[in-house]
Amino acid sequence: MAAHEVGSRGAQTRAAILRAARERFAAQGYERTTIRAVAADADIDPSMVMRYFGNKEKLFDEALAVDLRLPDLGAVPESELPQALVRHFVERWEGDPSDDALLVLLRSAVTNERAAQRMRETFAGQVAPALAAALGPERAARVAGLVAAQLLGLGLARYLLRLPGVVSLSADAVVAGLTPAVRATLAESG
Amino acid sequence: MAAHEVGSRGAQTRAAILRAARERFAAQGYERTTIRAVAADADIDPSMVMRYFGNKEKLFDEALAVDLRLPDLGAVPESELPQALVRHFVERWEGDPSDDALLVLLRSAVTNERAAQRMRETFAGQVAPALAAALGPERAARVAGLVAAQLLGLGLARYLLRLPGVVSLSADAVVAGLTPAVRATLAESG
DNA sequence: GTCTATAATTCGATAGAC
DNA sequence: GTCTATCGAATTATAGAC
Repeated sequence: MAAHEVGSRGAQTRAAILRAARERFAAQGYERTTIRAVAADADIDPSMVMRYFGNKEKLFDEALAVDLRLPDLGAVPESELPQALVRHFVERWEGDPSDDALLVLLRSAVTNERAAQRMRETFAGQVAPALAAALGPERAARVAGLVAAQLLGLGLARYLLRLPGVVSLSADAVVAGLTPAVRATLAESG
Repeated sequence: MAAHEVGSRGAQTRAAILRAARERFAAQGYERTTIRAVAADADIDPSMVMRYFGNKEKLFDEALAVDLRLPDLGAVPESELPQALVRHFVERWEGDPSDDALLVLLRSAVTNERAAQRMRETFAGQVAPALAAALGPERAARVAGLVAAQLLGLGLARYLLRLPGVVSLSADAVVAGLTPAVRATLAESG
């Protein structure tokens, strides 16, 4: 066995730690998540977490990396843009809410300024450009904030707060209910 | 001086503690807020907090009490309902974001299940009935969740995450931008 | 009512054996 | 690479003097 083989136990251990950390951060936020608990979830010793990630903050930083995987919205007709946006986020969250980096980020960003900064960067770097490809930079700049507020508000109410009136809806009903709202916001931008 | 006079130093101290606690909880959430910091803000000894409130959790419970002060929406024409709703929440938050129990509740509810429960109770007990007075119980039940998601999404993006595209808008622009979205959601309920 | 002192935990981080 | 042991710091909460 070579010393640096791909998929070595070290790399697997590191991935297992990161996976456990994402789940803990997503479920409890930064402060309540302890390195000890992450280590227990990953079935390793707490000192291993320190060895692989240095400290709790650096582990947090890696757990916050989010790729929204937005499609090319420039290829979507504007009439279908609202539904495409809402559906993308709903499907993304519906997949595995407990292990989604976006939910980690959302939950953490509310009480942690570092995570809030990452959230701002994520939207500035991924949502705003995707909207600009569909609407042009001027219109996108005017509506990106309010559209983000609506999409994040959905995630907040359905997956974090679990408001009954939102949880009780099917995924399709959520898409159907929120699409007209996003459409109205986009229409405002002329 | 009578033993139980109104506005005694005890009552004032208690109120000062609760005020300081709301600010700390609103700014930092439950976990990062320490009794020591609350006591320092209120210029009293940490043990006084324990004396008046028993423990940190009970202090938290009192800080979470929220009166949304919603007007009687039954008296508002349906055409003006969306703007009245959005404006009420914006003005409420714009007033003094650092000392608003609703922001305390929102920030805390994301990482604290007890606070999340209080948030669900607050919306079930105040927003849902107000909407029912305007739309009737059936329509209100269908849209209350999505309307709440939009209003909370605004508070989240503007006051907690501070997304640039939302922070840069004036209060009037926020009302103008979000009102059509709420209107579209209400229209869906037929 | 207010304060000092401290008990009892919990956690992040380090040192070092193997 | 993995583990044991422990340090040092911070916090909630209590006991009790004044």
